[in-house]
Amino acid sequence: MTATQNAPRTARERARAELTREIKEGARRQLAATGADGISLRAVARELGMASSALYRYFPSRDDLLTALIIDAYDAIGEAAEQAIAEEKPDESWARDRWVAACHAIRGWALAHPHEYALVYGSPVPGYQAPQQTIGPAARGAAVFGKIVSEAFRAGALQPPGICPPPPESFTADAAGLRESVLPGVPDDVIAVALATWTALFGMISFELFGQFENVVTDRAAFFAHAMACQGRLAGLPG
Amino acid sequence: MTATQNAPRTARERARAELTREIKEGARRQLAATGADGISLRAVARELGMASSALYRYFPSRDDLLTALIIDAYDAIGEAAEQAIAEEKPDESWARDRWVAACHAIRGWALAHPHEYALVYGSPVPGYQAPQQTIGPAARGAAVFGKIVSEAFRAGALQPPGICPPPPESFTADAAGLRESVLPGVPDDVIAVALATWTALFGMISFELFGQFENVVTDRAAFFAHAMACQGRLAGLPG
DNA sequence: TGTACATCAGTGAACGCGCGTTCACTGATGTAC
DNA sequence: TGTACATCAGTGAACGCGCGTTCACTGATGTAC
Repeated sequence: MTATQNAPRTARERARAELTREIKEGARRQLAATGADGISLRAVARELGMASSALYRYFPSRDDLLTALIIDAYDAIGEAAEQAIAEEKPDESWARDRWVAACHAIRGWALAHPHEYALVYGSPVPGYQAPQQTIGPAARGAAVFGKIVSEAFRAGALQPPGICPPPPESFTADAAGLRESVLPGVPDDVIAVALATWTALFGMISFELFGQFENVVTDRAAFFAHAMACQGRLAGLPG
Repeated sequence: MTATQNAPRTARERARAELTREIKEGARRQLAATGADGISLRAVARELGMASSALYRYFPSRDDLLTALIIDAYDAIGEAAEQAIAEEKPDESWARDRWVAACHAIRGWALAHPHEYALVYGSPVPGYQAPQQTIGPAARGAAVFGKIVSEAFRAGALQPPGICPPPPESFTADAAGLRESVLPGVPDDVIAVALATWTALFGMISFELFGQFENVVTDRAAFFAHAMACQGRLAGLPG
């Protein structure tokens, strides 16, 4: 058990890690060019100058390669959000600033990687069943948002406008689950609104990315900022 | 120019209209089974018991068939929303009821036709460029929402909670466009929030349909109702 | 340090499949006189 | 009402393409003694 436990040691292991990365990069290029359905092992192999059968030494099937891309995408989104809130310093508009920063970080990543975004937040890939592995990374971004809300709540800084009706009774158990995983100490009604706000964030990004703002919204960054400010207020984030 | 102007008259015309419909139905079944990329002219032809080349008498290419499906889907969503608000009668919670009814109608249609919903509001089909024809039907649902908001505004019934910052200056021209097409007489700030609310509706439906509420929300209908009530209040809809 | 063996990476041919689209054709339906 | 011609629907074979996956193989890398 040394510090380099997970680092590849032998030449073989190093080459394997590098090729695994290159295969995923090739697949991501395919994804960007032709969408998830267009990702072809043969094309990736061609790009890498190797036999298509060689890829089976790295990914047992096309679906496993897709799974790897999905996990990477979730991870990248989560990391972007984490970095965005790490930069902010506590002051009176702390919570709102963090929320806005996280929103812009996620939108920025999505605009830079539209097909990878679509892979995780767009229509499910037909015939592909997301395995359990993808659940953890999927929660990483949500954890950032949960941190913003729960820390604001614990600091007594949350100012919900009180325009929402109470959440349905059937939400109680779900709220308990969310409280345990990403929103520690936060009451049900705040959790319900927070989840709606979180959902609205991706609704906005998807609308923009999937073309629904075509001929409707010109300055999408500014409109996004405005809409997210509204949603943040709805969730009670001060600032 | 008789009343039956658009109705098929000759046997040939009637057969053509019927087969066109059957081809689209077959394609919709394909869509439901394997997603947009899985729609294959050959498979549709097989299902209909005809030669694949025969379909070219009805649709000049696979993309034109896709376009027809997209137009039908937009139309169906718009019609569902229109019917939902037609049933409501004016009273003190008129606007809120209409909004909630329209939301549920659209969600209901989406749940019943998930792949058709994904075709229009999910990730764009790679390599497919939506032609101009799809713009009109796309606005049909938005027109319903616009009607709800603008009629409420003109009746002086809109009660915005005043928690949103003013919309960005760059939104002025977009607001003017929306005012002319779907939100007559409504001021910029109301339009901005209304558009964000409209976007949140589809964000919620997409999250549910695309699996983001898996292991998170159990009673999705109830949560949806709650979230849409919040969003309606944010837009100032009374009730 | 050297040798013998085991493990692994990568090859190239093959299997079986489905796809969109074109084209020359046959036969049915519609129309003008 | 009947005939001659034009229009259209549908056929089936073909073109050229790409795909995921398997398999027996060669040669390189790693390891135990």
